[in-house]
Amino acid sequence: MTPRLTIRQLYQILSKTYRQQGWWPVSITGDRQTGLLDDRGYHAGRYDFPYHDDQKLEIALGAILTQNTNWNNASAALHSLADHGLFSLQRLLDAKIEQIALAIRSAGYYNQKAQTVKNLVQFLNHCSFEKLEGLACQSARDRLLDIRGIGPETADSILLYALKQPSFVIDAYTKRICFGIGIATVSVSYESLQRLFESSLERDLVVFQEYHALLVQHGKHYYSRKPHGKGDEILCPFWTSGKSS
DNA sequence: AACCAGGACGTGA
DNA sequence: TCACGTCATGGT
Repeated sequence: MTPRLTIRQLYQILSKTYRQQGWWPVSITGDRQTGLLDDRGYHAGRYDFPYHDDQKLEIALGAILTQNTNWNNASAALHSLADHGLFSLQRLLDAKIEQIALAIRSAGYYNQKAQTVKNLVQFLNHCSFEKLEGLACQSARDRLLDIRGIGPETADSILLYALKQPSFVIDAYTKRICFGIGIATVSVSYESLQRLFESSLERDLVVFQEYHALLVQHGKHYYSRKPHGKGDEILCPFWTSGKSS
């Protein structure tokens, strides 16, 4: 049960193994002409890129749409929203749930997610991004968690990537990887694993953003729910499967 | 052709 | 608190 790596060591290895991730992608409202975003909306190191409200909204919508869903399907739903002329706070406020559901069909769980999107925009209508950014990180988090359909991971994703507040995002890959290297149990709670990461790292926005994205990147390769491991031991020097040595 | 994906919520122990 | 069922499309 002795950990093979610390949280800090894992970050060092991941950032050496993979290229800079540049999350969160902003591909609909992204301003590609500036050259700060690539063709899929990922920024190349511009962590301080000042987002407009519609870009923050895109990130928040993406965070909802990708819940338990691969990014391809979520991204298609974002484009579909734009194609249906629903890609703005006001249009989403005016739209019926059924219209939204139809537009985001490709993301799956479209009825639930349409309701969550509605809840989000109604919240944003009386509590703007600007107000939200004026709050302390923990208060803003609580406000987001009050929105039905937005749980801890979605709230933290919005905080970290749209509002640029250092709140560490925990996801299924993060849990599996931490279990794999022996620093957490399989059933570790969201909050406790988050506390572990946040207490092991400097509270740094860039580190938090990159680390989570790197964990997802690494998880996609080696920590799929059904272990399928592409036996590449150079890219993955700290193999998975919690078998004790 | 099953299985999986960048979760959240309601319910009943 | 926790274990489990439900929600659903599209790629492999």
